[in-house]
Amino acid sequence: MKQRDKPAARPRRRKAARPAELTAAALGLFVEKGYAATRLDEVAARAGVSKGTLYLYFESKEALFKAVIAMGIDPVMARGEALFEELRHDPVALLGALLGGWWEQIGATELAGIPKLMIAEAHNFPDVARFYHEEVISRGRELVAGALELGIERGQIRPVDVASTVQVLMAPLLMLSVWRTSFAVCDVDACRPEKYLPTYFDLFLKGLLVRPGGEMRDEA
Amino acid sequence: MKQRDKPAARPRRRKAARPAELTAAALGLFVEKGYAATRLDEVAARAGVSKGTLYLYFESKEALFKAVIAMGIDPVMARGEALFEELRHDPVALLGALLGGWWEQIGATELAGIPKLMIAEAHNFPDVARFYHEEVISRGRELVAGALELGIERGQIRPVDVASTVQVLMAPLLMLSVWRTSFAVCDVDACRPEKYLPTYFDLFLKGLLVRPGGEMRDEA
DNA sequence: CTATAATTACTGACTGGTCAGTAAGTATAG
DNA sequence: CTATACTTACTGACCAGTCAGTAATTATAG
Repeated sequence: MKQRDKPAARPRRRKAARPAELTAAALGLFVEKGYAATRLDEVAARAGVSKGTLYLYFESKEALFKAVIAMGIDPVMARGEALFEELRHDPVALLGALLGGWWEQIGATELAGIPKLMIAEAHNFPDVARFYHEEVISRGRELVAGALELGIERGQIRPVDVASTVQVLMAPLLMLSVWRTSFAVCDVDACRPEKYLPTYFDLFLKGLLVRPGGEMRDEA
Repeated sequence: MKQRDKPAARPRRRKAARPAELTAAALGLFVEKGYAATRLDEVAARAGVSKGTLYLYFESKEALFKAVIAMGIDPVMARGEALFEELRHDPVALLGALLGGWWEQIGATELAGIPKLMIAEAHNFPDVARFYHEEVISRGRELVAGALELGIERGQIRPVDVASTVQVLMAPLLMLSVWRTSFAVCDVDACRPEKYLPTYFDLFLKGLLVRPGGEMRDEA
């Protein structure tokens, strides 16, 4: 990467690609070490530039943080809304596709760090938290809630309290993605999506009890 | 040298109580702002002392962090293990008591911040993360796994993959406690345990589907 | 019951290293 | 030559950790 002495023609100027390279590097470090503990020198080094360059594209560390959060939003929502229209005729499949799609598009990718980062920094960046809540969390919940409501209407899904069910449903997915970016090192077993995800779908669709029907403490 | 029998009338000097006051103050600030962004001056101020005093009780910021994590461990585990023996005759009730008890003893208290803190800092303090994983996470999982296995043996619980089921089961509780310490400000609705918890128990015991039995996509 | 010496609990100004942000300089392209 | 993309070297604020000093309490001697 470093060829300063050689007079070889080398197009090292990448104005168009830099912002994405820098936000990607920053996301990785913010998620690993936290915002405050991340040095801008490190971010720049990981993106293959010097710190000064970073300031050509972002006017402050906080602006970089905001760009990191913003970068993982649009692709996701568009996909979710498309899925909704495509599968509204089959609410249970739609629910599975929304949740499974969330995992494939976010949970399993680099973007999985964004929820953890946002959770950790919500208190330090209340305006970003509000933005993220409105643009991502609320919109995502609406999609899942829509699927549940369709399923209830058609008698395929039990009549549950939709708002709280959406949150309970999303929690295991969020938790898995958060877990993989934190305890992964000392908890390898727990980060096996191929085991966790089938259990997750099976569990919330069919429940734990052999003969459901009564209340929680209805067993002898 | 030591003459402490006489109870001093004026507790302006509080040697015995200081460590707990300091770790409590530190927990609050670490959870709110993150470890790196928390100033020891602030911690001291919140505990009503000066920074110098803090160093009389903890030899470094890192030592304070470790003390904060350690302070929320013992009371919890003892209670869980007692519950296990007390209710092993009724596995479903035991499961509910373990999960509900976790919420009452941790999720609903100040200690709820510890999981968030540990998740955020696991990468910066790998040794603390390993300790926490062994002493808290693994032991907690064993309790819940034990309840599941008892229930399966007695035919009250479907034969599920126990290891991954434990993780899926714990996720919504963990997520709720994490959420309350981060997005609480801009997401008041979501932090209503009195709505969330019944939904949670109902969902995982009985499932979503009206007529469970087939695979996830068995609906028309 | 004093007077005073010794000890304990705590304070806050200070230091040295760290890091966000800046500005002057270099290399390359057209 | 001029503009652009980038680097290097610097600055000043900030903060973990220190330490000389203070105030409150206790011990001891007269």
